[in-house]
Amino acid sequence: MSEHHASVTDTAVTDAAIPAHRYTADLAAHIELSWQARWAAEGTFNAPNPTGGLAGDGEVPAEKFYVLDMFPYPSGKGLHVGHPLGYIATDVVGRFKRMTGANVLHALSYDAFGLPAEQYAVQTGQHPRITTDENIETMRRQLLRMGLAHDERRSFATTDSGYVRWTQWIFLQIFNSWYDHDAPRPGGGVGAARPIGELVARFESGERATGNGRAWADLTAAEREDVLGTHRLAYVADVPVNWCPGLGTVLANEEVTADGRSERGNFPVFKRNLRQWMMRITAYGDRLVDDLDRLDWPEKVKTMQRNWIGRSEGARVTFAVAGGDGGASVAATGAAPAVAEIEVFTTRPDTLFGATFMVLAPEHPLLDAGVPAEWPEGTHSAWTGGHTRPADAVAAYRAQAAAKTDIERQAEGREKSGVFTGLFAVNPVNGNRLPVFIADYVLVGYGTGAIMAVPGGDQRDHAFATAYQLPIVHTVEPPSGFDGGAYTGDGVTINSANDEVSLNGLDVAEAKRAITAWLEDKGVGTATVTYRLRDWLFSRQRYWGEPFPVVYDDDGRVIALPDELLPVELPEVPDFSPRTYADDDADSSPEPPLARADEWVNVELDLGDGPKVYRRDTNTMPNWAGSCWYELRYLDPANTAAMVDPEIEKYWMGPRTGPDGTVTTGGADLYVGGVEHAVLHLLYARFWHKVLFDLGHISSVEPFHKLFNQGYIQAYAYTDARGVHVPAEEVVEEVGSDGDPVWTWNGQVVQREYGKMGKSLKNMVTPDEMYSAYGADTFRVYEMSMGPLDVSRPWDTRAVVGAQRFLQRLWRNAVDEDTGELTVTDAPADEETRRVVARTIADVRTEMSAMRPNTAIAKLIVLNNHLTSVPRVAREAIEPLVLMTAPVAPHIAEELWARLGHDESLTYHPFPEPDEALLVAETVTCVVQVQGKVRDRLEVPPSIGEDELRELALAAPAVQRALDGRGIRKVIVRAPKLVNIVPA
RNA sequence: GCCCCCAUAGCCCAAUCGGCAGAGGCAGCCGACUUAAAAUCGGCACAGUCAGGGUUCGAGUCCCUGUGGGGGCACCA
Repeated sequence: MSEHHASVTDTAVTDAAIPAHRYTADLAAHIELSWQARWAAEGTFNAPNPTGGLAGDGEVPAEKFYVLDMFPYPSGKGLHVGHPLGYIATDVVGRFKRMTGANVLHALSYDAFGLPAEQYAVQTGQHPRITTDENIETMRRQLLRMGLAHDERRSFATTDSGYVRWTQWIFLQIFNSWYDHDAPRPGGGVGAARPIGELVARFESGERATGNGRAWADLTAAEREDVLGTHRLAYVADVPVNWCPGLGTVLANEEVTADGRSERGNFPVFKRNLRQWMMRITAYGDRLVDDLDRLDWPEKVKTMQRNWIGRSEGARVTFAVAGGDGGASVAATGAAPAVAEIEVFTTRPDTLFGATFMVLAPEHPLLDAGVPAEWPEGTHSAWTGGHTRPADAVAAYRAQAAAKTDIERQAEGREKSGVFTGLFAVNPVNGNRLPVFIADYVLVGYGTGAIMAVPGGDQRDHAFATAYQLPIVHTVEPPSGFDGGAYTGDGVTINSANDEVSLNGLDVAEAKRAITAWLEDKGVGTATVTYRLRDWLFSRQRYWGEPFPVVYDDDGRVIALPDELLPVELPEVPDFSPRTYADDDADSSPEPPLARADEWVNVELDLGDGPKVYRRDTNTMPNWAGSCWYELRYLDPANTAAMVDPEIEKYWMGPRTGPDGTVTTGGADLYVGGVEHAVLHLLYARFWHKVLFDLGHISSVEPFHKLFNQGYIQAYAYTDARGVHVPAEEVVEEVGSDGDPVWTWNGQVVQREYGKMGKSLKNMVTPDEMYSAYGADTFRVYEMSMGPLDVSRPWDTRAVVGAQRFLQRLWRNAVDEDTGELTVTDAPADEETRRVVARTIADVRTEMSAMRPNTAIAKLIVLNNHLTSVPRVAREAIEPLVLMTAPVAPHIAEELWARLGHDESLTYHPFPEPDEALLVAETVTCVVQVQGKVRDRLEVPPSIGEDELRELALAAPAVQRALDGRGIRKVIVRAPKLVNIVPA
């Protein structure tokens, strides 16, 4: 029907008709490239440090602003227009801050270890370093073209050996530390990481017991290291880990989805006991929660971190185990249970009187000691699982639970299963004998792996009690109309008293306090805190990561390498892949690629005992390692003597005292990135930062003071009748006969869907396409004007022209399109223009300060449009406009600024200040309402008094008409803008 | 299942302490320029704020209930 490809000749004609000096994509490109060259040549965005190699000529400005983007991974897939959104936003903020006088630190580096490059290497045999370097180069070029004001001297990659060296150094700092819960902390508080030597000294002196019953002096070196390993903040341990055969590596808990699969690749994950590196992040659980209160972060992210750490306060309570019933002998082996007590953790000690049974996790060690030989008299048939002896029932249930993966345990939903162990525990508050069950709804890794079950107050316990016909006692009075089941809400405590203590009549909080005090007094319980957070699994069976800077001695003892042997570089290997297995091969074991580099693994060193052959660690650090401290390296990227000079860290990130006397945590002033890093990266980086703080290397308590999550740019995609994606840019939108939009591609109707932008959906738009069609400034203005930074929204290439028109109009307000001559006059602007300028300056300052570039741009457009209507644009009007446009569209602003006769870059020119006198309007429109409805408007002076305004309003004819003779009950006056008259 | 966020014009989005629903952009329509079209320029129109209830002199804004969309957590004792 219509011709789609008739535009080639049209374009030629169009080109010929365009004035020679119009702000087109070609002119924009010319301007942009020349300014980028000049910025680079002059080092315009180099931010001086207070000292060291990057120091400037004089004193550093007192006001500083450290703006930070989340570390990009240099993907080989190429950027689409969604990727730079955050980078443009930080650039705009940074440029604005420079113009308000701050020393702005802004740079970009690359998180370059990781799987994509390694997987590419596995497929092609090309070394991941080559792939990585190429990708970085491509990405750097694409981003530079956007005109980002980065200090290029501060750019690095985590794979640089100069960076790896300090990553390994920090690892050793953590390895060589322990958490002393009694150590005073700089800046207040108790509990800090301390050098492991202080702990060794306490063991040596006998001040502290080794924990294994033997004196320090009697231990071998390997035994000593075993003891220290239980205290080190980085340690090797046999731990149940998430083994992913499909990836050939273990994963951190955080990298496993709720349904037990790998977050990346979606392979099944199995629990296995393996010897791995761990980070004792749990030692920092409290501080990681508490310090959130001092951070300027989105509440949502704080909540996610709080949930992840999962601090719950409650009590540990000890229950005595009563053994079998009626003289039944204990255990098939005849041995008495090694553990004659069960310790539980509960957040609801107030419900102790409602405990009617106990549940142990299937893996609970008490069961290893044996169970009664026979079922006690009166054992309910449903409790036995059909077995004739408790030992059989327990063994069968344990085997069944062990065979299940996490997926399967959860796939069975809420169906509670378990068996009786034949054991009874004694409730310390009332002496009741409670049958002890094992059930897989109790997890071995949380709390003590054992619970007291209160079916009256816990839904899970209630479900179990119902299934196994166990008694249910309510200890909190449920509200009237309660439909049975477990009542978990607040209320008055009932059924809870013994000879010494009564909780009856107390509310839940009071009851908790009362019973905890009683338990502590009797020595059967203590108030305690537990965390959902586990220690962080820190080794991966991968090639492309930082090697561990340690070696192992013959006796298996781990030895930290001395500083001068850092960095430990990766060896060349013939094959980059770990051994992978069938997805579901749970019995397989990790075999990292480094294990095959024999010459590297077995290394002769003199570590003080003469030359000896040691064995290197064949694991590598996880991808998170490099991103745990990069914010510190930007400050002092070339330092070879320290990871960062303390004086430099103090200047850029140190705590500041606010006007109200509160001291901040310090950290980067603004950190922008996606919310997907809310838990993992942000928690790990905070942990490392705090360790470094404790050890005195840095002055800031937190790495990121203000966090901002930008939204995502998404896009429409279209599928044809077969469900195949068609090129989105070729889809035509029309309004159908029913008024709803209809989308067609090559004449056939297609369906629209909304989501990510990407090659596979055929809806990808790249920055390069935007540069060539519109120029970088237009692209930047469009991205910033689409909406608030924290909201996700659809990309619409057709709408980009609006941003281009704004810049074209700005250009035309200063430059003649035909001659290229400056058209600006030095004569004063008219009164109205001066008022619009002043108003715009005030508004733009407000919007920019609040990180709302979208509304700031709207104000700039208003001023710009106003200037198109005046006969001759005045310098005093266009100059502020150009300066204010500079943060979002820096190239065109620089060009116009230069054409206006300025030699210096406007980068450090002060942002315009409004003339306060012009901000006061001569008259204000006062709205006169009758019963909330607008009936009239009055032009009044802004200074008008309430009484005068009331009289004026009441006298207004429209008001009299609306009142229609009714009396007046009340008049609300909000001078000078509003009067509301309430009739009787 | 529990918790959090969002919903304003055909579309993207503004609206300060509760005070005239509209700043800006896209698309649309009319006009100017043009042989014509595109581009450009000038102008115009368009919703009563997801639904229902409440508080108030006055609600997009505060409260409650529901609908739709997005996100987090999910046997965590």
